[in-house]
Formats: sequence, structure tokens, C-alpha cells
Amino acid sequence: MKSNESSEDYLESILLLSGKLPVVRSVDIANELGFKKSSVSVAMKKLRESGLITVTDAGYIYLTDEGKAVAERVYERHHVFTTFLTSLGVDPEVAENDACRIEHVISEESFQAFKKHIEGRQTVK
Amino acid sequence: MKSNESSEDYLESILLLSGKLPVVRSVDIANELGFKKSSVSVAMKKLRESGLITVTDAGYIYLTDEGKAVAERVYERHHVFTTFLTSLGVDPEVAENDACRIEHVISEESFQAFKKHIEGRQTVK
DNA sequence: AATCTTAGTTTGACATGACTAACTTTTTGT
DNA sequence: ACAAAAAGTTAGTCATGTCAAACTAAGATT
Repeated sequence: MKSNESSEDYLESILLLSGKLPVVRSVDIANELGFKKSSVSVAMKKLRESGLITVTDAGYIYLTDEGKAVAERVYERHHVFTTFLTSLGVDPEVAENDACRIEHVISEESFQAFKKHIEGRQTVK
Repeated sequence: MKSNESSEDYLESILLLSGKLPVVRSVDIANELGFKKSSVSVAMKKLRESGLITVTDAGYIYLTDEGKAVAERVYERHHVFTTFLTSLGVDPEVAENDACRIEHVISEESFQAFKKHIEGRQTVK
């Protein structure tokens, strides 16, 4: 279940893309994240070795149950922070970016407290 | 005015320590941040070369105006996030830690929006 | 005087995570 | 069928930021 910051980004990206595309390949991830193919290739090798993804002979990438759990955990954070920041009037692109950085560094405890705070708030404005 | 994540931590630490100690030395920073003397030594060299600190012959470290500006900017973020998280019931130590990570990655725009949100909230609970 | 402690430095190593360049393999268009 | 484009890999480089080890230089202790 252990994974690094960059791994988390890759897993999240795979989760996202699997909702948008019929299959996910390395090159799709590279386009999505703005990295070079080679960087993605190396990262996928590590994720494979860590048992967080599987890759078919055709190069199609799938999350394992474990990988999916990590991806969903990160994605929830991402979503919560993006929503919150934009609700405060932050530019969506900036909010996206900040959420993507915060999602990796906040503790479970703070995140849960934060989520509860937002839920209690209902609508802003 | 440009500075890296670790530089920001060092500068913030210097600001903090100058409020607590008569003078700030490398070893004080090492103790505060839990790093080795060698790491601090290397970091101070960079900060000196970047014009963010000055170091006397006796080894006393002072922020330049530019360094102070960075330190105060970071410290404000730190304070705001720590206060906010603890107000949500997060354990102070955890809040400290999270604040220390978030302070480096959030944009000016989001921070200002966030600050305004908190101010509007007055007291929690 | 000899030793111990404290402070600071340099050097070389390592981990992370991106990059370029060169290469192979596969797919596609004419 | 054959050249071009697209996809993937490997190897080497770079920046950041930590570490341990070995060193110098002052002061304090005995």
C-alpha cells in the first residue's frame, strides 16, 4: 500500500483516464501529465514491480485492487480540495494545481477533519 | 526572491529561532529541524550565496531583508494552516506537520482566498 | 600539555524524479 | 511492401536534498 508522491500522481491519472478512454496506455498518461514517454515508461515499470498496476502485452494498463485503492484515496482528496478552493472563488486551473500538490501531503486526520468541515458548511456564499 | 522548498523551511526556522534565542547558529537550526549539521551547513552556504542570509565570523546567522520577506511569507502560511486545522480538532502536532507541508505548495491566490474564508468564519464551534 | 567537546566544513553516497538521446517494435498510409 | 509515424524501452544526465564519515578549529577540562 506504500507509494511515493509521483506514484500517486500516476495512479490517479490512470484512474481518471480509464473513465475517459477505452484503454489506457503509457502515451496517454504522458499526454495527460505532460511528461515524456520515457519518464512514464520508467514509472510504469516501478508500479508494475510494486504490484499496483498490470500491463497487457498490448501495453494496456490496469490498476490492481491495491493500485485502485491508492488512486481512489488520492482522487478523493483531489476532488475535495478542488471543489473547496473553487467554491472560495479560486480560479479552477489554479485550484486544480494546488489540489494536486496538497493531496499528497495532508495527513489522513487533517483530511477527514477538513472534509467534515466542508460538509457542515453546505453552500458557500 | 526565488527560493526552493527546503530553503523556505530553513528561512522560516531562522525567523522562528531568532525570536527564541539571542543568536542563531547552524547547530540550532539542525536541532530545530532534526537535520544533521552537514545538511544545514550545505543549506546555509546556498542561502548565503543567494543573498537570503548573512553569517558573521562567529557563525551567527541573520536574515537579509529579502530572506526575511520569504521567511515571513512562509510563516504566515504556516500559522494560518496550523490554526485552522487545530480549530477543526486536528491534533496540534499533526496540524503542525501538515501546515509545514502545505505552506510550500499552495498558490498565493488560494492562500488569500483561504485566509479570507477563515476570517469570515470567526470562531469555529 | 594533553584531551575532550562543540561547531562547522567538505566529500562522496544515495533516493527521487524528471530529462535527452538512441534504439526497437508495432501500426498505418500510400 | 515499405517508409513513416507512433509507442515503448534503455541508458545516461541533472537537480534537489538528505545522509555518514572524516576533517579543521576553538574552547573547556583535567
